[in-house]
Amino acid sequence: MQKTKGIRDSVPTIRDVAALAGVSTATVSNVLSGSRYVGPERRSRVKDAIDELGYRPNGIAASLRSQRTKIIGIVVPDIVNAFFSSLVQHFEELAAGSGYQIILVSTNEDAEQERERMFALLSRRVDGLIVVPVSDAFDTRSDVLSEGVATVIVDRGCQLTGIDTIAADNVSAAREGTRHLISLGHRDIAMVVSIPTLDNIQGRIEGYRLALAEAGLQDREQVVVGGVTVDSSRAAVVKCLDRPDRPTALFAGTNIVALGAIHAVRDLDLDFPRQVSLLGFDDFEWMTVLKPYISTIQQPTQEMAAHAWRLLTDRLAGKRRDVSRVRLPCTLRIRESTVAAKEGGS
Amino acid sequence: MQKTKGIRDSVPTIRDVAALAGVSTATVSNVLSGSRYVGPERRSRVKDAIDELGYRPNGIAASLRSQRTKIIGIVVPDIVNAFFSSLVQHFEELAAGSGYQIILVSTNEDAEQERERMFALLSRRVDGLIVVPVSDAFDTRSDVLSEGVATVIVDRGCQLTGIDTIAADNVSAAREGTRHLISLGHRDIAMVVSIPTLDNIQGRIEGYRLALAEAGLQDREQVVVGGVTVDSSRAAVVKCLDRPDRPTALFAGTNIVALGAIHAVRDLDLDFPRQVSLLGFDDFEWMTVLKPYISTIQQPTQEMAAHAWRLLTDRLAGKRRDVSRVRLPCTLRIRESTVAAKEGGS
DNA sequence: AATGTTGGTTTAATCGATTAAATAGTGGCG
DNA sequence: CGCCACTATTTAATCGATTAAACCAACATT
Repeated sequence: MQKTKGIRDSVPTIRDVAALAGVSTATVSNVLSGSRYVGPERRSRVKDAIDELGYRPNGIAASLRSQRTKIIGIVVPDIVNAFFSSLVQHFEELAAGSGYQIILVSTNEDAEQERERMFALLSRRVDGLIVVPVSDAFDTRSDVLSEGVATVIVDRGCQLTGIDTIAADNVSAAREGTRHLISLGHRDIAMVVSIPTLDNIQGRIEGYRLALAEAGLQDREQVVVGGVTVDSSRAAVVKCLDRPDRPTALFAGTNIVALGAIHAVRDLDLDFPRQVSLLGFDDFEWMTVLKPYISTIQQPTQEMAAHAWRLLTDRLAGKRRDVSRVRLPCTLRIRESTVAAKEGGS
Repeated sequence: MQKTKGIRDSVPTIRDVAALAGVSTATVSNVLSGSRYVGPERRSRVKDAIDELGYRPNGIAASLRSQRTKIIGIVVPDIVNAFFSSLVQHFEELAAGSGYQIILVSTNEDAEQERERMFALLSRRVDGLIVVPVSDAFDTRSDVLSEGVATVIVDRGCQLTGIDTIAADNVSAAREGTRHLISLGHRDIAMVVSIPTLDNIQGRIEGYRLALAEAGLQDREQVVVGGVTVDSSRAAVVKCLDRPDRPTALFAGTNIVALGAIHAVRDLDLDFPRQVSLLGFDDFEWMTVLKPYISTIQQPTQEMAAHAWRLLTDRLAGKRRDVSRVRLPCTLRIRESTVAAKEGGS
């Protein structure tokens, strides 16, 4: 069992394998893909030749001919954000499990970058796209539609028509979260959000409003815009809290905003959570080392990813023609950062 | 300026463009790539045709012919770990900036998965690889070498010969960190690590040992193995701390282990940091909301990524033939979790 | 005027697989 | 025995670009 190692003249091709095994390239291809029956004799000759040469099929050539790349493009606004990296992780796993690979692109919440990199993905002829769009405009929508690339939109942009979308049920989740704060006796609850125009954030604001209205608190509504960075959120929350009539509870619409809010509470040296309760969004490993433990709304990232993947692969397999729109329920995790409002607070 | 929209019979090819513009496909290709001069007359006819058809070059075909895919494979053990996702983010940015795309694969610290997915990348004929290997064995080393794929190893596995490597100067960093703890009066310092056989971890242990030896404390050495998860680290640290002669300081070798250590200190209800100081590794946004603020050793992720990228692109451009081995210095960030040891502690 | 040079453009080969269509081989059946 | 049906295998077209080589026209050189 001696192997031919060391420097090779060139990477072996299917012709080399065919020649060595004394068969046609078609037979080699069939052995590899299993798409047609090949007799045991030739099959084993081909396998030996493959081992001997260390042949590895050229996926590029295969893609060109078969018109399938087995690559899915994943587009997220920010890889470092644990919510997105967790999604990406699940997608990577699902992809590997079914012979796909993923090209990852990050848009940095910038529509122009989204456009450019999306075009690059289309040029690469990815079989499908999973996108967390920067905005509801989603510039390249018509392109992916006219080019017939299977696409699923995740987490945001659910007003888009003609494309499968999947997201958390933000309205119900925020409503439940706000109800929780109200049930603790809070009357002045500020909702802190990143970008209020995003579809998912709008849903969260709506849920918050619904819960306030139910309790007859609609005139106590306060929506604070924090922006996409921890620092900008921190500043916005400081400004909101640094008043005598400050809210007794904060509802952070994203994990970044929650970080900013924690900073802000510390900056003002408030007794946390006794003076200000905090309810966050998203749930991650590092959150469990924060004291007090942060109450939060947990999004079902794994289910979202799994569902999105199924939508995508079903469409690739031609199993569906209609457009799906899915909402998944979130879970309220009550921990230590949401406590009863102090008596006579307002 | 009316555009032809709606359902297309099929995606237009370079021949369609050539036919519409009344030129050859070679001319279209030259206009697109700029590799040969094309007269202004034809150039504009081609551009018009491209716009009219909404032509987007087929990257697969281009790759097959030119033998360059403009894709770099990135292999990391765990995308969700902020250290790696931060590296990935930088690579993605660098790639986009020079017309490359990245295929991301996650190995989950499993050598078998690393093998499989790496082969898949080679099949896809990526131009280059950036790898954080699971172990020093790095199974596929001979494959990438014999196949001539430009490869850079990052963060780990620097004993490998024949491949460019870039990592933090773990020995110096850990030495400096340990010195810091010693200078605070600590005599019983435990080093908590994930997997002691990993190259980078070995370096950190070595630095720790060197500093102990310098101070004549070599017989106080305690290396605790925490494993790759927060929970396993937590258990290991609890076991280490739950004794009367417990160490007065912990040096966590990775961010995961640091999380476990914080949990452990809480579990035992110790006065943190007064009874146990903690020095971490890696530095992230969420760390700044932990109280006490965690002292840590910051790795230069951005520089590592930039350097790795340069090594890779230089090799792709054929600018280097020799093998580089780079070590970058880390920064000790002293915050609140490392304080003076209590008098008469030992 | 014959020849050489240069520059713009086209022709056609090529990359390495897949796959439809053609072919050879084998056995069954009237 | 001859014809058909069926199976295993091969032949050759094809995917859509790049690019070396051929080509042609215009102009310079001797």
